[in-house]
Amino acid sequence: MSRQTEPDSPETKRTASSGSKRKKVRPGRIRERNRERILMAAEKEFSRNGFGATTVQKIADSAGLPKSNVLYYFSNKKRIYYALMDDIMGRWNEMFSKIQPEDDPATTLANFIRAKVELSRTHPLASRLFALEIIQGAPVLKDHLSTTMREWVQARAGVIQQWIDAGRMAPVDPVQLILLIWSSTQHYADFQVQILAIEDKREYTESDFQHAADFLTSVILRGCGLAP
Amino acid sequence: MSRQTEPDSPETKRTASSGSKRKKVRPGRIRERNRERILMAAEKEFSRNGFGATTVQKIADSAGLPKSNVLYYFSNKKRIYYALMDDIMGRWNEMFSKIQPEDDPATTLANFIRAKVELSRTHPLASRLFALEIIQGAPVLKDHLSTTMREWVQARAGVIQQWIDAGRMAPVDPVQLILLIWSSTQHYADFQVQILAIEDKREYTESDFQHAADFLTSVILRGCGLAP
DNA sequence: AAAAAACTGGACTATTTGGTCAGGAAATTG
DNA sequence: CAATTTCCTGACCAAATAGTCCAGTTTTTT
Repeated sequence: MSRQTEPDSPETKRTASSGSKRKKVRPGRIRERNRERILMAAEKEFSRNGFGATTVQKIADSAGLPKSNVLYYFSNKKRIYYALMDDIMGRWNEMFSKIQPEDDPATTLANFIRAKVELSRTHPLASRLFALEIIQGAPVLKDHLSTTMREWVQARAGVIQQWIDAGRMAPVDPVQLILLIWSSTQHYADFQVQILAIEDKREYTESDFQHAADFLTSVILRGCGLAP
Repeated sequence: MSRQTEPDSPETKRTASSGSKRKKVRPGRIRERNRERILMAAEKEFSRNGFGATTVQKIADSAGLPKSNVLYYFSNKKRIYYALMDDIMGRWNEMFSKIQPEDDPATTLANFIRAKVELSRTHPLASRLFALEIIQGAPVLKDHLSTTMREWVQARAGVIQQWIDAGRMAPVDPVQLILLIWSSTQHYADFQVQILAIEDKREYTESDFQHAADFLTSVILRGCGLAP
């Protein structure tokens, strides 16, 4: 019966910050700290092994807490996963500012590319976890994709289209352009091992990201007719 | 003890085509057909759930064979996984032809992009399975990445560098360029759900791939100074 | 047609796993 | 301080899983 291998939809999750039912909950620094520990540990384990292959015990070990304690904070494995997805989507949502038709195309796109590369650098685990979720059919995020994220992309695509109509950049499919930036930047986090192996390195350096961002900016901007 | 969640290295795998020890093995159509069935089923299951969360039983069901039969062909779950990886890498290896300094940069890159998009279209499961493996740290393929694939990329990068030196295209980092093409094309298979959700579609059509390939070719070629 | 080899499938097992629970420790409150 | 609420945990369990075993069946070879 409880044979699900992928989490199903998040019904009654509670992000703790919005502790609804409880009476007087003053967060309590220990509580908050443990919750954070668990989530960090879970991000690590889930992103390394995927949801199905990650055991609660491993998360607990990695967080330095007994398993029962983990299950005290999050009533079951899925809830941990949902909480993580929530965090990730929230972070991304607030990361990229709105764009306006008046903005300069080149600057705006360049900023976007840099911000996204930066995100791959600072949050590689989250990036990989997101990728795993999507590749496996987005059992949890499917809804989010077709609402929030869809609107996010369409809004930006609209502005890009206006730039094109005004002759301020080459006529390229705006949605495709966003996807291109998305994929090429995400790649640095997700396929890290492959890139390191190909470049014969042990780990990324600061300048690798700089270099990557420069490369992407230059090629994509030129590709959009935004540079000589 | 047998607590591995990720497969470890393939020691004594046998690709069946090179049945080494057996005496007189005339493949036998049933044997070959079943093996193929199992691998197809496994590709489906592994790419949907990852290695750890996929059960041998599910593979068996999906292949329409009893579990014991699956384990007769492949002595354990890891062997199935290795065999799949082997197939995938083999297919990719032979897919892309060598390139020569005399070749035309624009045509060659365009062909490469098209071939890679086509691969995403015809073998989405394999693409996702590969992605899962890499994202999770390439426990099985790590070695392959730093040998075969590394050489593959470096060889191509060398030719691209020659094109640049000869002033036949803009001076962009050749390795980064290959990575860009790799990631942006692979993306169509791996993040299918995300793309479909954003574009509000149920499934890809033939022309979506055509469109994607056109877009990528135009932007990347222009980005390399290979188009007006 | 007999012998050998290849294959099939049900029954079984040792281990692992997610999750429960009852009771104890700490903190908070009156 | 005592009462009450909140927080924590070891022991436990039912379900699931990878892999074994072997008796029987089918196919191939002699």
